[in-house]
Amino acid sequence: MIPTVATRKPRGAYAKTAGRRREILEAGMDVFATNGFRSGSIREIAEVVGISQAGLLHHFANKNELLAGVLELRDDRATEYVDLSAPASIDTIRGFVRLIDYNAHQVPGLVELHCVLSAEATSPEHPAHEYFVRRYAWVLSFLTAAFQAVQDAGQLAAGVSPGSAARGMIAMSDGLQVQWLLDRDTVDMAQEIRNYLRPLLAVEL
Amino acid sequence: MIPTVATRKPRGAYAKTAGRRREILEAGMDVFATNGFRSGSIREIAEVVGISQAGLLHHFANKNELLAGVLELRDDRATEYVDLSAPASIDTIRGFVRLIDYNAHQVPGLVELHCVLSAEATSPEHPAHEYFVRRYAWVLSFLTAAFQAVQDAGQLAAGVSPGSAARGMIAMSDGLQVQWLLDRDTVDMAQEIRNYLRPLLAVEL
DNA sequence: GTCTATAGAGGGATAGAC
DNA sequence: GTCTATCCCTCTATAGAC
Repeated sequence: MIPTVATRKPRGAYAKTAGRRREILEAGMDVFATNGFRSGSIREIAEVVGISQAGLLHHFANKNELLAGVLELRDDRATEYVDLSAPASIDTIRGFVRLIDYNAHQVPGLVELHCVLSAEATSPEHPAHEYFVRRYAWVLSFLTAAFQAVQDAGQLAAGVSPGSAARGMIAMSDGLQVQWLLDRDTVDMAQEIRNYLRPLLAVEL
Repeated sequence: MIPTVATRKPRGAYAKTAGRRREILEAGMDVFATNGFRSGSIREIAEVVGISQAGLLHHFANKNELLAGVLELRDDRATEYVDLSAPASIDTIRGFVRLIDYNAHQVPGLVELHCVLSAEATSPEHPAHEYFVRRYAWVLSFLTAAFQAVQDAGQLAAGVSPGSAARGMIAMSDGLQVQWLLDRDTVDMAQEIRNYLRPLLAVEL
């Protein structure tokens, strides 16, 4: 979701390599989602892909670089689904709710990955710490702008601050992920988010 | 917070051992809070306590048992602060908010521990998985009863379901922990929780 | 109760053959 | 691009001395 300065290699000349890289990143997402970054091993990722551990390290210099690749891929995925260039409005918030629903039903591994990595990356020494600090700041400002627009349109409930509504919506999303991962049949993340938003908005979602 | 069936050893006869166990559990809380259970090592915990790793394993048969002890200690801590026998009411919710504030300012390590462990324990194979499933179910029913009492007293906003309010409050608490751990100076967890509750309640907190 | 020593598994990274 | 082999590290757990 954060615009990153990706140093992409030319696609045409290294088609096979690009495909392998992609396979490795997909496997990395799965393994890190289940075991976290620190406990997830590149050996296991290599096994999923079907190559040796040394073979994997031909594509990524080390484990940290692989993590960076996984986070970048994750951002690409989210960006495909959300229109970042559209003006901030109630539709931004609607899009966010749709994204949550989409993630839960179509790419649950992404939810797992975010939940586990964001938690372990709260430690300042974690290689993804800075990434998550920047990412949360960015999403917060993105959503705050949306709630600000809603307020400007006279559709935000009295006494609600756009910044607090944005922070609350992010917290609600993250927190619901834990409960959903613990009990996927009972928890409906998108519905709970709508329940959160209803008292804050003067319009229906 | 969950009432557990603790098998305590008699205190008088093994005073020194009980003290050591306690030291180990405190150190374990810190190390698991920073590195998680899977990456946190009993070696490091032993180092913090100032004994050898084999010395530590005299007090806990293995790493899983140490984790169980840490979780039990954590529950004891929380239970000291919340009155579980009081009838469910708006005061239950007030107590919960106070607990959040207390944790953030007095025992930040506990917040870290919960955040990291609950995330990695979403994996069904994690040794604390069942613990967290039970714990969340318990807290949910506890808080739902409180919101139900609030509704019975005519103090819950129209259209709000007690169960959804309870689940939302838990999610909000968990999610705010991530943001707070990433940026402790900017985020005020208790205040944001109050912001969440304000539109749901007909009374002031 | 605590130690040293060690077994045995698994981790990341590198060297060098093909 | 991928492999095998290897180095060196860290980890949990156990055995046995004190």
